[in-house]
Amino acid sequence: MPVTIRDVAQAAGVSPMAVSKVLHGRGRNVRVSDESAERIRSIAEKMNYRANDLARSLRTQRTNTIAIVFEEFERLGGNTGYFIELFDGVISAAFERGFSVTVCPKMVNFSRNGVIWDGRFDGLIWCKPEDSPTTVEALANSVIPVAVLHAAFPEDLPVPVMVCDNTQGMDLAVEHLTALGHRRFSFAVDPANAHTDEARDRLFGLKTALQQRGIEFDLMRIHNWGHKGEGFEADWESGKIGTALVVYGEGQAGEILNRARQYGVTIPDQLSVVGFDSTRFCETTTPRLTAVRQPVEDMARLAANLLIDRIEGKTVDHSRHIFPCTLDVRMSTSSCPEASLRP
Amino acid sequence: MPVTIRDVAQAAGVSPMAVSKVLHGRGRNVRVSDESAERIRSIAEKMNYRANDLARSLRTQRTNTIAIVFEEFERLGGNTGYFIELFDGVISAAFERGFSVTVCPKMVNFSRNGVIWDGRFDGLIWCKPEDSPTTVEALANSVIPVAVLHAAFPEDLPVPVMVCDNTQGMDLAVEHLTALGHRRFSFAVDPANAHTDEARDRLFGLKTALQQRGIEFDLMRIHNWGHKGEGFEADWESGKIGTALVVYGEGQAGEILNRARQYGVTIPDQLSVVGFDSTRFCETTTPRLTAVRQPVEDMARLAANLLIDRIEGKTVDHSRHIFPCTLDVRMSTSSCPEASLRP
DNA sequence: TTGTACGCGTTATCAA
DNA sequence: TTGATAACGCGTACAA
Repeated sequence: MPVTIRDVAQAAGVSPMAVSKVLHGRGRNVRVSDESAERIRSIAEKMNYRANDLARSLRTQRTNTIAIVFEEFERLGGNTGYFIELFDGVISAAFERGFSVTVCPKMVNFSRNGVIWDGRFDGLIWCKPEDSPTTVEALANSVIPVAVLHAAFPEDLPVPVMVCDNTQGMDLAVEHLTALGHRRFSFAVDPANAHTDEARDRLFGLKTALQQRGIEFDLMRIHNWGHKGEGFEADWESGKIGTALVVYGEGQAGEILNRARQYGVTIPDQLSVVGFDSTRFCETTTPRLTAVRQPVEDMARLAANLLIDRIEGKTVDHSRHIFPCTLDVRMSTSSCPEASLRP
Repeated sequence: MPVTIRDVAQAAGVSPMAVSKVLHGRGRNVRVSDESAERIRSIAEKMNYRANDLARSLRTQRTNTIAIVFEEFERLGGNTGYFIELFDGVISAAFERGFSVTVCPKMVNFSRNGVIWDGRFDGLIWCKPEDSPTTVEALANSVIPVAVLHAAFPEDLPVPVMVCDNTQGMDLAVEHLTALGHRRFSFAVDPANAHTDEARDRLFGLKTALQQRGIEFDLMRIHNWGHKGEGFEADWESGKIGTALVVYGEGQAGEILNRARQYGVTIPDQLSVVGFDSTRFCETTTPRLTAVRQPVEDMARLAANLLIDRIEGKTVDHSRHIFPCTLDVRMSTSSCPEASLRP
């Protein structure tokens, strides 16, 4: 049914290569006369010829398509804006450079010896890979270029890695809160993230930032609550929670805001809350959530650009790109209620 | 570099077809003994063989990938949540059925005689096509199945079409506003959308809803403002704007909220505003925007499912699916300031 | 300019 | 039953 290059060639009385040359500019040393070229073009148009990209890609080994692998996504809108920013960054870079972007469900796995490869993608962006020997080996043996977003683990990976500066981001949060008079800090994380390197980094950043300001951090104030904040009430009742609460992620932070309100705790009057990952989601919480912002879109754009550089053989980058965070101050933080009592 | 099916065949001392049969179950009347099968499997594993999907797709004419075409998108996050919901709907349906989803930049055009087709997609979802003879012809002549989202124009298209019920949606808005005491209604639309069928439908819906309630609609109150609300001040000053303003889209509505505030007009006390397309964006405006919601995600999911049904040869659907709207009441609407004055 | 082979998995046909 | 061989899908590299 579809018209092939051979159909056009036959109709024009020339070879397939002549058509390929005229229509697609292929064939280094193929010459076609102007008259033939015109005839070919006209006939191709008349026959409504479209090149089959599959056949071309099979031959050239280039698809001009990159994949995004993100194990956590089923829904983009879900409850945070993280993936949106990520996707915006990737497609803006990819489109500019003539690449399409595929989101596919099966790429979440990788073969025992490397990243899965099936010919459909020139490269892939792997978001938040888990820290395991398998991951490291998969990256090392990948047959296609890979760029990684948010691999907090420290191994030297043979790929470009974009991460944000969790320590510096936490310092911003602490600076903001101490300026508001807070001295007793809590840190909350949910089970799914409690043992990630990112959580470790953020907790470490919190401790360091406090230490640098001469403030002690009480280990009792690490709260392993559920993703929906389960456990908040008990800790609040027992007085374990400080006046400032830093939460690992924006999703959990939002849930904690709700839970606190339902329990009669007024935010920010009684408790200041800072989340991590400031996206549009933080605009939708009550009160709106003060949060540390990672430049996710920039990170994603760089990831895509480095990946495509590699695909096009321009540069090979295996470095770790560290992005500074910023702080979006919203309505969930205010002066420490105890500050006025302090001498 | 990549290992092919022939490499495995040679290493196992069998034919490529034997490998294809064992590894992929192809070849109707090919039989392979258990011992050979085991050897093939083991060798393939050892050689880290991966099938090339391009070659397979070229042969089978199936890619298990669908495309999304959306002329307006460069940024998903942009200023509204529309595309997010759309994408969530599509990927949830597609993934469930083993399809990948590609967002590509070049599909915004179509050939003179049909939807562009390059072999990479089994079908495509076309969002908000413009109403033109070319569009209709392209759909009629498409070589791959197409499903359309939001083709407000009334032609009988040879594809499944998902639309929302603009008339009923507008009725919800009017019901809400009249219950609040409003009697003088304005309608705003920006130049980019002023001449679309959707704008026509919504304006018609507004007029009808008012008429049914015995309220007159003054044609002077159709406001062709800029996308950023340019023109609002002049019309406000001249008293042309009613007490209730219905806006074609959420983006323009958000801009109008800002502009009104800057001009000293208090929303909703002095003016109630209702937008169309209620997404998370409406949660981020000041005040939060009351808006008519289209079930975009449901529409997208159905579009994907109907498309895949068609691809798989299950059913052929050419009907127009009309989805009812709902109204999300937020903070941009309140009692009519004139209502108390009325006898 | 043209012919031939190639990229790689699969279909269809044929042989033991 | 067990399998091999040839041809195909379609655009392109390279030699002639």
